[in-house]
Amino acid sequence: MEDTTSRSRILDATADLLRTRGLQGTKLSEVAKRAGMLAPSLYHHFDSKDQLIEEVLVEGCHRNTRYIVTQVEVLGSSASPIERLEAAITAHLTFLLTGDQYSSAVSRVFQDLPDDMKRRVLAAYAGFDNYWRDLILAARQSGVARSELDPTVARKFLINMLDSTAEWYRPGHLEIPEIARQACHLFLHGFIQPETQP
Amino acid sequence: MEDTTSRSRILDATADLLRTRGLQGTKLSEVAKRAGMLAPSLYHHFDSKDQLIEEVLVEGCHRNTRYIVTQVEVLGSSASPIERLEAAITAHLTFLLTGDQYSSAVSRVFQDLPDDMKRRVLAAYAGFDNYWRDLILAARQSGVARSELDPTVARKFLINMLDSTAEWYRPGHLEIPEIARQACHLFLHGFIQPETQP
DNA sequence: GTCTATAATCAGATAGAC
DNA sequence: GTCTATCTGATTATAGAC
Repeated sequence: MEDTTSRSRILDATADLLRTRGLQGTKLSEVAKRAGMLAPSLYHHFDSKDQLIEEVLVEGCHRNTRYIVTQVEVLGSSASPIERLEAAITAHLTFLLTGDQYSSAVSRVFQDLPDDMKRRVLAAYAGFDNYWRDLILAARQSGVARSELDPTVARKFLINMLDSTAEWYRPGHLEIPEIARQACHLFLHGFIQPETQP
Repeated sequence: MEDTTSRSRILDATADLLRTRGLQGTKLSEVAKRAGMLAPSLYHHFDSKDQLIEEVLVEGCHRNTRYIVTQVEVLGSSASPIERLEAAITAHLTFLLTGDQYSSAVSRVFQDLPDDMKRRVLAAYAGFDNYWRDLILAARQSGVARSELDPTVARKFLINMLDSTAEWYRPGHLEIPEIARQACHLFLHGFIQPETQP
């Protein structure tokens, strides 16, 4: 039943270390240890630490986008823009906090990346960012949003608010569905015009 | 007119480097260069890199708290809890984005600190956190807040939302008073009960 | 109080055996 | 594909002259 390759074990270990210890806290010796080998063996699978990390982060962007899109699109064409935003908020929080080490690695280390790598990871991140942009613009164009709010600023506020939960969420305290409910509550009431609230 | 001591120049340089390059990106050689000396001279003023950084971060917590408290308390006793929250949001954003390198260093590097140092900086941060807690509880107890919102979660969402601006704000684009207006708008409408809105 | 010189440490990376 | 042994470079920190 063990079909994990060395390569995938290395990637998994790197994602988890990036998520919990940050960029500089991720040592190749520890990555190797968790993958069941010694540090020089990593170089059979990857050219450098940077290349390994970049692969983890690009994969994290893709997984995160894929999960959110799936959870929103499963609502079908009858869902309102607000219902779609709600689903996206819940999906992002759930995936970030329990689903996947790769996606949480991205929000943890992104701003510490060297410039050229940051640029390439940002290209993978764009799919995620643009999907949120479209969700918010759709809500706005349906007329339910407060007109004074800049949709770009609202998106940045929302995503960073959600990402920050990774810093303070601890299992056993406030549970994820409740955090998601609070986030929807705070953001959507701030975003939606009072007259159009249900 | 130059009354800057070596010590204060070292602290200033460290704060700016922490803010812009993060914890590991802050090299003592660069700190020294900006302070007009070479790296070994730093050890005449500080015992270690960690001790230097800790002093910057503790100072950052204090400055930030002091600025916000001042800007809120200047409103006087006639101000409503919501007006006080509004002033705090604007003050925090302004200080973070233009006022002070020390306070922005804190939000940039806090989560990368070694555990024991994190604990000590957190003690200095508590004054800041508790002041926000009190502002939010006062608003809640005055009856204007939505009762479904957990005040602790709301505080974490708000502070992280505001802190995140340091990652994407660039002078010359959207200006700080406008960002502050958007933040007040989004958070306060999400936080306040519709019936009590002005 | 700052310098030159140097130590000590550590992590990423390479060479080459098996 | 993984190992042992080693190299390289960077960075914190120390010793001691001035």
